Amino acid sequence: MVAGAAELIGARGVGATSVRELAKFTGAPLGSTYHYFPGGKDQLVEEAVGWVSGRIEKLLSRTGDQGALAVLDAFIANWREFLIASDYQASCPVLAVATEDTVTAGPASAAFSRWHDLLVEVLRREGVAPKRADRLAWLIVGSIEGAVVMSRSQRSPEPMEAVAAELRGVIREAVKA
Amino acid sequence: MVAGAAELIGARGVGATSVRELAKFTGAPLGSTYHYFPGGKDQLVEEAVGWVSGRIEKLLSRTGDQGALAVLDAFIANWREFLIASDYQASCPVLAVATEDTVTAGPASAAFSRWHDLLVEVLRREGVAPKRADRLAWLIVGSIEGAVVMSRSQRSPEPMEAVAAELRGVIREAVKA
DNA sequence: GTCTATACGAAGATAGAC
DNA sequence: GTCTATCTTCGTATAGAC
Repeated sequence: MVAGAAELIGARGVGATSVRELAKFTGAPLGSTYHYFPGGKDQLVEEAVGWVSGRIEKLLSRTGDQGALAVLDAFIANWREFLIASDYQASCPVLAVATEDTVTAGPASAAFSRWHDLLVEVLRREGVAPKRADRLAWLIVGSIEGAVVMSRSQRSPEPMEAVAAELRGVIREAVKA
Repeated sequence: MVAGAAELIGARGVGATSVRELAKFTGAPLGSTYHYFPGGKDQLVEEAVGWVSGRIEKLLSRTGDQGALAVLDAFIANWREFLIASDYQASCPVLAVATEDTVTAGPASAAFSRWHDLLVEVLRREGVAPKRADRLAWLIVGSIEGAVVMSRSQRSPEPMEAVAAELRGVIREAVKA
């Protein structure tokens, strides 16, 4: 159900995702939703953000040993698949929450921060200077999130792949320097 | 009123911005809104996107002669001011529409595309190779949009400035190459 | 042309039958 | 514990008095 919430929120945004629809979407009755999620919609949104964030963090620690380029490739491949499989309906639920909501913005903010910090670690392990790693990590997180929206909006993998190509260049240069 | 719509949509998203609130926000009665915007909320959203897009395009053509770095600086300065002045409530309405809505996604998609094309022109005038200019333009548009969300989310100009610093490096390198 | 009052549906949430 | 029926509030949109 949390996964369903993440999917719907990513695709249509928080405001456009009603608890009713979500219940129908996941096959659960409306009442049960409030039994399992007494906090209502806010709790559901929060758990969806946490769930996605956890998955991203797993991906980061799984590929982190192989360096920042491997992380980037894993992200891009993942998003490419998601976007195409959903016919360009999917998007990042964390970004959606961060853009829309103000109540549950805390967890979204924390998620971005965690992703950034994990990326900084990866970059520093590859010898990138601390200050540079900090800046580069924000570029990577920010531009991938932005690129997902661009690609979804253009209904084409091209923007995302363009961003990936440029990021690869920057990462290679930063690691070498 | 269109400006107010853009502001509210940027801050709270499309779904969370009701026509009622917007009328109150701009001081207009609810009925008048439907007199001037017979298309209702959809028309309002669409015009807000068009209005913002026009402003961005103006900024692009005004600073474009001075090169991509000047464009970047203008954007960052603009967003910095907006974010701080709004106590990190502001965000890009076009991104909000592109993330949330499906009906009015067309104009948002067109806006991104136009910004990209204008940036490609600027880059090519500075001698950047066509293919590279295309990719780099997507990186710039995507990462600035992403960076605005990151900075808003972190309630700090830092992510945006980090992205700007990295972009400056990439642009300088691309122009030189 | 401007605005108030209202229609109608859908939202979040809950009470209470099973 | 599960689910249906319902309460209240707020959404978009409009009708019709000025």
